[in-house]
Amino acid sequence: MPKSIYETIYRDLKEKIESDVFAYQELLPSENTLIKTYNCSRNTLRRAVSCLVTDGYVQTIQGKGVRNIYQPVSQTAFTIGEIETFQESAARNGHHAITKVLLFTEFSINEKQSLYTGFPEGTDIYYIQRVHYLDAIPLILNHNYFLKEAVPGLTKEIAESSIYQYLEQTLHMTIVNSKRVMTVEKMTEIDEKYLMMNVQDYNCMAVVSSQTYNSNGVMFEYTQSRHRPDYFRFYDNAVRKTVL
Amino acid sequence: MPKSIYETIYRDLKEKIESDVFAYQELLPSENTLIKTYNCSRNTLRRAVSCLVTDGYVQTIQGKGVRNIYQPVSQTAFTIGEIETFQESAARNGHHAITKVLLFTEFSINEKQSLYTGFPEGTDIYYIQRVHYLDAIPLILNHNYFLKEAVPGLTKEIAESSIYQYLEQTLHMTIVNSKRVMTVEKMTEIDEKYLMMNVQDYNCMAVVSSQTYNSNGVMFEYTQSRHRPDYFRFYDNAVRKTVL
DNA sequence: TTTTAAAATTTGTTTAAACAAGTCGTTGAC
DNA sequence: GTCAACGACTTGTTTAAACAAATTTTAAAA
Repeated sequence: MPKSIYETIYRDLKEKIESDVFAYQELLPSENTLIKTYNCSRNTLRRAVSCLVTDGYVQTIQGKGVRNIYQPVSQTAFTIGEIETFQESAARNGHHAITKVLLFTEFSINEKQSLYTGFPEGTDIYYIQRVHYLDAIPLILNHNYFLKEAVPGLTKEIAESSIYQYLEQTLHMTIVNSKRVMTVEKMTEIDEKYLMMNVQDYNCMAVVSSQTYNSNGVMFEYTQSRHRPDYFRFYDNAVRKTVL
Repeated sequence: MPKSIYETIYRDLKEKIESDVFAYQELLPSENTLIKTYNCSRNTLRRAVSCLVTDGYVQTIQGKGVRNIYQPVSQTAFTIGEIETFQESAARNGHHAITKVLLFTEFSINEKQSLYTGFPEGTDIYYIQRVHYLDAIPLILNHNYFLKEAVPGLTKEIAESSIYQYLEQTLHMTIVNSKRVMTVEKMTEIDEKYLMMNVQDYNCMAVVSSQTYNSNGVMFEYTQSRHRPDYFRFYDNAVRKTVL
């Protein structure tokens, strides 16, 4: 349920763009026209449009208008781009997702772990290893580090379904921000074992390391996601800043 | 030279955050305080802050304030994130960059190429193969497809230095938007030959495919960048949208 | 017809104001 | 002492208005 006007307009325009109401490379109606259409102020409309710019859906050209540059992408298997759960992504792409918990334990962060997780030494953590299956194919091996005090009552059963659903719906925690680093790493024995990559002749994994913050500005999760390379896609849209 | 007020404020705050004027996890001065500091309107200040949010530098918390969540990253070798040229990135990370042109030719896009480049069939193109060296180590193998009519007068000599510098400073073209897809692909013979990856035991490459638009909304470039996996890092900051 | 200049239209920036909503400390009632 | 209510302070949303800058259209002049 969109609570704000600009968000409602943003979604409506986005839907129109995706459903080809505006053709690729075509100019959208002008601000003045859209203001009348949505019966809103100029600022509110411009805010909605600027969200579309961030998404890479349109491009504004001063003096000319707003150009539609959206082109649908072929959704081959698992694609990431925004913050979304494995279940959300699977549902969006029309697939069936299953999660298996390999390990559910807890410990305190040591010096070495502190360096790559970003948690201070001595922090109490839930450590979880999980495999995500998409349509019965093991795709992702996840190493989750959850801040214990921020995620009270986490159990193996919850980890089997969806941790984020538990965080948001039961603990009413809002996830806001996620810093991610994408790298390519050598395949490990654990990767091979659980993702059955031995039959393939890849010897690398696509690795996404992320630090996630909740609405209080607390980093409550560090996760390393190790993806089967042949099913991995990472989308991004960058807007160039004027250099100095 | 920043031309707008919000951009000036944005850069000043960013610099202050990077130089530890505000501590990690600390709240920045409130809007009202910063308005007086910069002698600007609330909207202008909020615009500057929202840029910092997009960068993952701060997080706003309604009713509380703006929290600094910036943590410096270890700049190991070549890292990408924004739209910037190889030269810019190298300079930013304090390295010496060299580019070697392997192939400079032109042709028309055929049906197969149209599918992955996004250029319409029959489009006239400059096709360039280049190797980027960082401190004498070959890191990136680039396949550039430039729209011929948008990049008149492109020569092999320009490709040796910096094509983007030519575009921006000579042709006065402004680069605005870049859609990118990150994947992991099998190493090819060309990769091995020019990046000397045979001595390593990786058999994959980090591949970034990008479509770049200029300020007229014209897609003028498709590029496939094939990165040595051991030197590749891709940074991203995602802000979660409220789910429906 | 071509060129030039002005006007209209478009997006970009900035200010001001009002109200909403969330957080926190204080005050008062119990 | 405990709890609730209030007020102060914080960020979030929306509207309105004015001017700037870039592009297109129109009209006039050559």
